[in-house]
Amino acid sequence: MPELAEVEYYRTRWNVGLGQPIVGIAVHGEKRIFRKVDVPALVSQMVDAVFLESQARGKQLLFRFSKNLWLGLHLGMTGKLSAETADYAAGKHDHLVLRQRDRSLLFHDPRLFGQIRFHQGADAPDWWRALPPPVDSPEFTAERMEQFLKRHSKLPIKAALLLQAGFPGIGNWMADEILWRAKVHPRYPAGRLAADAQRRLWREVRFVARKAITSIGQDFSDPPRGWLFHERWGKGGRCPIHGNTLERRTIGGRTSAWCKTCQPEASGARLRARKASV
DNA sequence: CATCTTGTTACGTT
DNA sequence: AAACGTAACAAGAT
Repeated sequence: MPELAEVEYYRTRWNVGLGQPIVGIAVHGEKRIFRKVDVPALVSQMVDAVFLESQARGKQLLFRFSKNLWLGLHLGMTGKLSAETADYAAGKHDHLVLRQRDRSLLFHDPRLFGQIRFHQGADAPDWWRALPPPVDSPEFTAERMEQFLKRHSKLPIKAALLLQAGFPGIGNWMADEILWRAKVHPRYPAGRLAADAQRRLWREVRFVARKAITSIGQDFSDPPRGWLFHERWGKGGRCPIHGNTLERRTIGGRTSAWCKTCQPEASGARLRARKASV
């Protein structure tokens, strides 16, 4: 599931354990989600570490512990975090279990596209500090977005929105939502957007991200009625404005859904200069 | 049984 | 060198 709002929601699932030490740990350390981790070091060091803080940035999560320990998590497609009972029996897909006196903090991921990182140091790890500015931050300016799109000018705008270096936290459904609201066709070349289309895109990136965080991110409730979100899952979804069946095609390697009327092929184009009258 | 999936990355090509 | 498209990863749902 996780795009930035779902990631934010899962981040808070572990909050109940803040301020408490880890008393034990269980891992499926041979799985690919541990490929960047020194597993024995993680297992031995984490014991007695106190869980101090959590942060989310786009789809990335960082958990800080005492003893200068940090745990980075990426949820992939199917990762989830939860807090379970202290004696919870870890199942096949529960790859990381942090035991505290009163609960177990769980990382569950059946499809194994997720990733765990382990870092020791006074400061947050380099990969974390190198992350691009969040789309809802003041640093995510229209100019910055324009520069990014220019660097990927031939890429379909849908594919560009999925690049985490430019739009951290945006995933497939959010990208479709943004394009539908901005009235831009998903296949339009990223670097050819007219100024007004680009302005709408920038605004909708921020709007969709913020709204998703206040609905899904808080309590996993659905985004407001009238969003494309509610129509894009099954076949036969309809445009909330026009009621016509949504178009569906693979763009940028993922299924895209859009409204032919809201987002015609030429949407995004610079308005043709009026021909001088004869 | 075949096909689909809300993510990323390695790899080959342009 | 950088940008781009595609296959691959793995497992569950339809």
